[in-house]
Amino acid sequence: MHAFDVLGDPTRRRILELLADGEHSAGTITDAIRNEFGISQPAVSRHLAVLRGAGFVHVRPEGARRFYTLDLTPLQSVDAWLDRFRGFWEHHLDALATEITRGKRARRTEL
Amino acid sequence: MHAFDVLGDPTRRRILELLADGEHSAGTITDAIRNEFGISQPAVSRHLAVLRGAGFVHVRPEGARRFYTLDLTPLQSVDAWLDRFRGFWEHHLDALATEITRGKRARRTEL
DNA sequence: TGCATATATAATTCTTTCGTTATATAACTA
DNA sequence: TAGTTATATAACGAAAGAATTATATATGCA
Repeated sequence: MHAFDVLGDPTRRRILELLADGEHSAGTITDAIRNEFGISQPAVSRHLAVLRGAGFVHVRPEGARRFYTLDLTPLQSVDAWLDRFRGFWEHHLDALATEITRGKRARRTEL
Repeated sequence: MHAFDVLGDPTRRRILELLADGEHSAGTITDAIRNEFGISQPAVSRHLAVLRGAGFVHVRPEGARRFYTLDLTPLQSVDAWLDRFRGFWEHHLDALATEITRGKRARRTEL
């Protein structure tokens, strides 16, 4: 499943947001998501499975618990895809940022 | 339809890439996409309708033609959502080095 | 006027995705 | 060992997405 497809689901985006402030157990995530979205434990578990399958998270088992952490790689891929458009809205930045932007664009066109 | 859902489809991502180098008619886009993805004219037209509906593009009619251009707003929303994670891979770098890093990543990342 | 071109919409079908309930698996605990 | 907790998987139904063919709506032109 492509990174953008994974991010298409609001539940999964919310899980990633939760993980942005550090490691959480499946149970903690499940409680939070059940609370906000009103879906079942298996539904949350499937979303976690999708995130695992697409490499968005790592799991660390500890006894019966599974602790989830972010893996930033797919998010960085998404960010990299956006690079080609970012130039269009960075025009209004201050002089230094503009120089940097110009440099970045130049490097990109070296390809 | 949420911006991320729109971007979940590779055909639509490709259309946006095509529009990144400027305005194109529906016909030009259709030819390019048909060529790369082997789908029909109505299929491309529906993708354009989705992009329109989600605000990713603007249309300028000229006679029987429709000329499409990018509207960056939804892409900026996506970029803004990523901001909360970007800190994790830019945290240890100063602004300039970060830009350079992003440029390098863009060059070696295939999406 | 009448046909061709450019593009969009309709109807339909197929596939995928997401949810549900029920159940399996593994690890704690009394 | 038996019961409880933590999490995942199975089976299935409903809804959404994307493709197709056929057709509609303009516009352009001989």
